[in-house]
Amino acid sequence: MNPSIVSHQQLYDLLFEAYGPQHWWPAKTAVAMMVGVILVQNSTWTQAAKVVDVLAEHNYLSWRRLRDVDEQTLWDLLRPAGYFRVKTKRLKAVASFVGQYDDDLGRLFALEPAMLRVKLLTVNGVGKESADSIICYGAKQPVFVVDAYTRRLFYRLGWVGERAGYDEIQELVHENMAMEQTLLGEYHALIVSHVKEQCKVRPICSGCPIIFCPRYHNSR
DNA sequence: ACCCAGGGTCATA
DNA sequence: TATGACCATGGG
Repeated sequence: MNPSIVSHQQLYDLLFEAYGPQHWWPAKTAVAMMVGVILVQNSTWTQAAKVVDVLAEHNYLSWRRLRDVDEQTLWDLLRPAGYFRVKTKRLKAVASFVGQYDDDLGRLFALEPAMLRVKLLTVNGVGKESADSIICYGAKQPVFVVDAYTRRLFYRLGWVGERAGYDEIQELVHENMAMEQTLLGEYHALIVSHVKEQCKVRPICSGCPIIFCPRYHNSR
């Protein structure tokens, strides 16, 4: 519990002053971004990024090529990111979905955000976090992405309960910040950077209690 | 030899 | 609606 940080905007300002812009999503193209969303699931970004690079080298950052390649070939390329059989199927499901829009992400991203979310959630392997990541960082629409790091930090701040649901946390942010894509996207990126790495190295301000943000689901 | 990582699905109650 | 098993590799 940190009595000195009261609002989302205040937390955002502290994080931004401490770390600066995070330049998310760390992918060169929209296709690489969406492939990365699947690969990073319950894995690390370093492993996911390696696999994205390997896929790029083999020209598999192409929806048509992802649809056409046989699964066992993808297995070997995805192996380092973990869950390689599952993620192979998910990549193919996403490629098949985008195929409904003639592989034109411009068309897909032109959908209204609420409609885009509903459609993305029908794709095997795309849950709320993945859908919102695609909407925010791919389609550049204002949506706040909730993940495990967000939960941890908000819980440590006393802003949400231990068992708070995804939508509850998302609404908390949406109702208390300006609905701007750059702001919401940067906020999430800053939270990830802070909880994952930076909070272990240094506090975000002098005397600021948010130094460590340990996991909690096995504690207490 | 553990524990964990930028989740999601499916079967069950 | 909510819980639990399952998916798999690499790094600490």
